[in-house]
Parts: sequence; structure tokens; C-alpha cells
Amino acid sequence: MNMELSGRAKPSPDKSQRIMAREKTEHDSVGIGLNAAIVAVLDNEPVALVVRRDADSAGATDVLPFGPFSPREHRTLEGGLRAWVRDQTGLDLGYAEQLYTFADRGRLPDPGEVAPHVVSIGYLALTEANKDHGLTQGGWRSWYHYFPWEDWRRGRPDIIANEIEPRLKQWAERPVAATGAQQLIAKPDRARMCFGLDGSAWDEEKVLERYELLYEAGLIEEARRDGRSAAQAWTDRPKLGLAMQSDHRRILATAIGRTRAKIKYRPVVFELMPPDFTLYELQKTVEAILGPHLHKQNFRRLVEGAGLVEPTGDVKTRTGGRPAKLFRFRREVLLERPAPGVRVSAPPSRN
Amino acid sequence: MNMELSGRAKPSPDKSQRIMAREKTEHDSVGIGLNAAIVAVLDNEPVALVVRRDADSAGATDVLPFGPFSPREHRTLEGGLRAWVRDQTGLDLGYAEQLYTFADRGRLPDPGEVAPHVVSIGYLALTEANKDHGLTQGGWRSWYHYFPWEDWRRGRPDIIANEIEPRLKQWAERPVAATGAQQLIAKPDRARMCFGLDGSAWDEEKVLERYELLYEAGLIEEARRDGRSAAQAWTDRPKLGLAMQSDHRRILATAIGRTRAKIKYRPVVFELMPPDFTLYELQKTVEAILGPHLHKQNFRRLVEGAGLVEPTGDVKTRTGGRPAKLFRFRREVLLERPAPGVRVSAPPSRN
DNA sequence: GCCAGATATACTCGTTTAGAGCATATCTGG
DNA sequence: CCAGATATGCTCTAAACGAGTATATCTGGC
Repeated sequence: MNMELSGRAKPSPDKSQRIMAREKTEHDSVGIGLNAAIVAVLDNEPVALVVRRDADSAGATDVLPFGPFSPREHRTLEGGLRAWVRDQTGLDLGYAEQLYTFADRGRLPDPGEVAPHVVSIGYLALTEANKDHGLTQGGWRSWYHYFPWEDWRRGRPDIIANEIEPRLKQWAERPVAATGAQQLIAKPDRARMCFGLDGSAWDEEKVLERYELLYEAGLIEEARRDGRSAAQAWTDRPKLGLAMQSDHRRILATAIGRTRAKIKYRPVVFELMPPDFTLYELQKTVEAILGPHLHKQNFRRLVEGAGLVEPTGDVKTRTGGRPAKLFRFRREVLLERPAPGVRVSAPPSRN
Repeated sequence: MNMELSGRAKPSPDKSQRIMAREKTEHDSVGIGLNAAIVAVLDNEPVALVVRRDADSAGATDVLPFGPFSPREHRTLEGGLRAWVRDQTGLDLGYAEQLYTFADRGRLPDPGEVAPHVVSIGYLALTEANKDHGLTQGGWRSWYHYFPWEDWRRGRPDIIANEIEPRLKQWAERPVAATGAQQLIAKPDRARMCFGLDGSAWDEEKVLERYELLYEAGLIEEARRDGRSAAQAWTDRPKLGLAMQSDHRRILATAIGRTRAKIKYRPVVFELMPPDFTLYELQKTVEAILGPHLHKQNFRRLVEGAGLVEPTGDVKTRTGGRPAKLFRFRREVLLERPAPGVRVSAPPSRN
């Protein structure tokens, strides 16, 4: 083995000491905010828990539940998250995973002032929607209110062709500012890939990429709020989805993208389901998350074949037809194969 | 659509105000540390850039490059990372992605004192190894020095059967502390799944899970350092891999797991390659990351068939046989299919 | 009570993809 | 010039996948 190629493999102690010293002394202090994108499926609608505020009252926008992380109070980030989600909303989180840490700010609140910086750590939580009896604050709201272009359940949403495509094309044609900023992918290509323009395929996982492209192009509320110059040009056109406070919509975009990706390779759908369910209900839940329609018979074969579920023995009548067998999640799969998920394939592109 | 199921969908303004207020006022201030797991492949050995410190000098351990994040100086996290990596090591990072944010501490440095808390944001960077001419500090070191049990290139590493398995079995048999801590998966099952014991399959992506299991079981240096009681029992046995400072080894574990997962569904191998390469060199690089050996002819078919590479027209002689065609990465694939990667399948289990 | 309509479930068929092996081409070194 | 080594091309087989057809069992209207 060849580990010593770099002649400087062993630095002088004082140099490494210097790094250590820097860590101890030169940290800027910042606040840590925990943000939870709590996702559920309610009547075949994918929803997130938000604290709603009327969009028409001046400047008011919805927020994701969030709170500060206090290292004194909580030993772990996730522990802190669970604690204040329970405090504030009355909800006991089940499945939760860290999404991303955001620290990039569009601009500071007041140009002169050095505001106390806040770093947001975004979390994704999946829960069953009808556990919301104890909700003390906030409510479930369809995530497609914030991302109407993500809703492909009834085919390609009109907002893409009518609003997004023309504005993006215009943005793409504008020359890049000569700030020397490298762009790895040309603007027209990015627009095409993100939104499936010009026959390009739609990738339902690119939720964050799409949001950030719209932000960069100045097409959404948050960009205007952050003072991006491009944002002023479209004030006469309909808004593209509901804005949220701060970077919450970006966190929700990350959550949607992660959920859509993860549902395919880990059995996380079941976090959204009641204990017993029919295969069709399961399919509808998957479709609510991913968008397009799946082939019913193959979905069945896939789910049963992978050993993800087992029949409870009961059936659900009142389905309007032959009674459907009830199934439950086979928790044992977690102990078997490394990574089973609802591996659904891309449906025929319906561009 | 059915968005108003929760009667409390619109909370009273004062309540949401209160959340907002909390954010502004009650943040504990903490320091943000950026940690970079900079990964390369050098002579078929997967390596990370570490600042080496002799393991035998008392308490000294290797560290990943890291530095503070200063919101005043840098607009973005990644920008800050790139800046001080260049400053400290002389390396210009290419591909970089955020890994995970760690804030969980084993224990505070001094029991009484409330130490200034530091949150570590881990990053993964992939780079070509022979760009290290300008390295001013640190050196490349095989990641298998820190994780010998991850090295399956010559079959199942002996350390699993000889050291890990017996210690884990003993740990698994110990009754769980009656602290009411729920355990979702029983200890013996976790050990079996993580390390592929008793005929269970080895999942090369579970690097972090394995590390955390060893930590929890008290089998590694860091656990002892953090004062976990279980760690005392094995002081007479060989250490399991080289320890690193603070939670750096955990970050490296995350980096390895992420690299192994991502290489399969995104074309990130090419970040590790020189501009021109033969298919066999490409395969060897993939194998260095993933471990086991791939089927040569099928690997070729896969890579060429996916349109990931194109021939440069040149050949490389001196291969000891028929000259190999040189290829380069087709950057255009990034504009085509959503997500091409080196989709390699699990080789026949060699347990 | 029986039939139309609706839904659930079972089975089949052809295509694609993946794993594995064989065959051939072209170099190096003795 | 041949043995050995490596690169490259092709074939075979089995499993996985997408899509369609057939059958079972309910509800509701007459």
C-alpha cells in the first residue's frame, strides 16, 4: 500500500496545533435553528404541517414548525427537535431524519448591521395524518400549494407551460453577469433539465433544483424579498406557489425531494400508513408522493414479492367492489435484505 | 382537496408570533465547525486527506481538515469550506457536497463546565489524487486504516471473525439497561445486519451504522474516550482501526458510506479520475471504493452502454497486453438522462 | 333475485436487463 | 516466433419488468 506519496504526510506538530487552536478561539457564535418538514398523506393529498398565516395580510407567510436548538437542554439535535415539536404542536414524531443544513442568506436584515446569524438544520419527519387529534398548533396543508409545478397527478400542470416556461426562457436568454462566476451548466440547459422542457424527461426528485432555479431566475416571492434584481420584472404575473418565511420553502423542497427519492429504496411509505391498509391504499399513498399513476397489478406483485407486507387475514368491504384484503407492514424486512423499497419505475413520459 | 381537516389550521396570530419571538431571543450561541472528508483514489487505494499525528504519542490522533465557519467572512457554507481548505492544504476542491451535521456529544470536556458547544458540519469532497502537488499540510491516508473491517477487496477481512464478531456477540447478550430506552431493533439483530454475521448479507453502504454500533458497544477508542462504561472491558485486545480526534471518524464513516452509495447512481467516479483513463482503470477505482470485484466484461458494457464515456481515440500501451483504449467522461450525460451512475450489482456473497 | 357496474386479484406474455462465460485481438518478453 | 497477459467483442440464460387478459366478489338498481 502506498500511503506515503505525499512528502508532507506528517506535518510538524505546531501546524496541526494551530488548526486546533483556531477551532477553540476563532469561532463566530451563531444560533442553531431546527426546522421540521413534517409530512403526511391525508385523503391522497401529500401534506406538510405548517403554521398558517393569511397570505393576503401584508407580508405574512406560512412557516414550518421551527425552534432553537439548545445544547444545554438537549443532548442530541434530533432529541431537541422531538421535544419542541411535541411542545408546540402536540405531535409525537415517529420517523425523522436530518435533511440539510442551510446557512446561506440572501441578504442581512439591515445592510449595516451584522445580524446574529442563524443556521437552519432541516429535518424530515414522516407521520400518519390521522394522528393529528392532538394538534395544538398548525395544520396540514398540501405541499402542492407551495409547489404547484410538482403536481403531476393530473398530467403536466399547466403552470409550467403557461407561466414557468416563458419566464425561464427569457431568463435563460439574458447574458450571464460578467462576475466571473463559473457556470457549470448553461442556463437554457438547466431550465430544460429541471422542468422537462423541449421533450426532456421530468425527474420528480429534482424538487430542490427546480426551486433554486426559480429563485435564481427571480421568479418567486422569496427572491424578490431577498432583493434579487431579476425578481422585479414579473410583478404583474401570477405568483408561482405560496411563499414561506425565511428559507422554509427551500427546506420543504428538500423534504419533498428526499421523500420522493427515499420512498423508492427504503420502506418509508409505511410511516405514512395506518397499521392496516389495502394494497390500493398503499399505491394511492405512493402516487400522492411521486405523482404519476402506477400499474396496479405490477405494483401489487412488486410489494408482495419483496415481502414488504403480509395479509392480516381481514378484508375491507365497502370498497365498491370485491373486498380488498388488508395488509400490514412486515417489520422483519428491516432485518433481512439490505434495502427494500417500493421500487417503482418511471411511468411512460407524458410530456 | 381537503386541507382544512384540522380545526386549528389557522392559529391565532399571537401564537405564531411567539414562535418567532423565541427564535430571535432564545438561541444559544454555538460555534460552527466545517469538516471536510476529502477523498481520492491513489494506486487503487481509497484515501482521505488527513493531518497525521503519531498514534503512539500519548493521545494524539489523526484529524480531518477542519476549520470554523464565519458568517461574516463567507456568504455560504461551501464557500467557507473551499476557502480554508485552500488556505490550509493548498488544495482547490472540485466536487463537494454536504454530508451531515453532527452536534451530539458523548460528554463535555469537563463535567462541571459548560463548554462552548461546537456543531460540526461534515462535507464530502472528491478529487483526483495526483493533484496533490500543492499540498502544504496533511497527507493522503487509506481510509481502511480507520475502518479495517470495510476492506473486502481480498475477501472478508479477518478482523470481523477474529475480533469484532466475538466482542459484539458478548455485547449483544448483555441485557439492555432499564432506562426505558426503546430499542427498535434488538442488539443481536443489529450486529448481524451490520456486519453480515450468521449468513446475513454484507451491505457496503452501512459504514456509519457499523461505526455507530461499534461505538455503542464500546469497542472503539472513541467510546472509551467519551467515557462509555462498556469500553473498558476490551483494553487488552487489539484496537479496531485507528481512532481520530473528536467525531472525525464518524464523519469519515459518513463520507465513505455516501461515496459508496452515490457512485452507483450518479457519475461521481469521474471526479476521482484523470481526464483520460482506460476502462480497467475506471473499474479498479470503482472497486477501490466499493470493495469487491466486478465482472470486467459486464462493467464495460454497462459503462459504455450508459453513454458515460467516449473514446478519446488514443490507446494506452504498456498495459502488459493488448493496448487499452483511452476514454474520457462524457459530460453531456449530465444533460440527458436524469441520473446515470455506475450501477454495479452486488457480487456473489463471499461470506 | 338478478344483472350491470365497479373493484380486487390472479395469471400470462413478450421485452429488457443483468450475470456469467467463451472467443478473439493485440501487445510484451523471452 | 511463441507463451503469457491483457483488452475487447459476442453469446447464452435467467430474472426482472412493463403491459395486457381473465376471473372473483362486492354494491346498487330494477
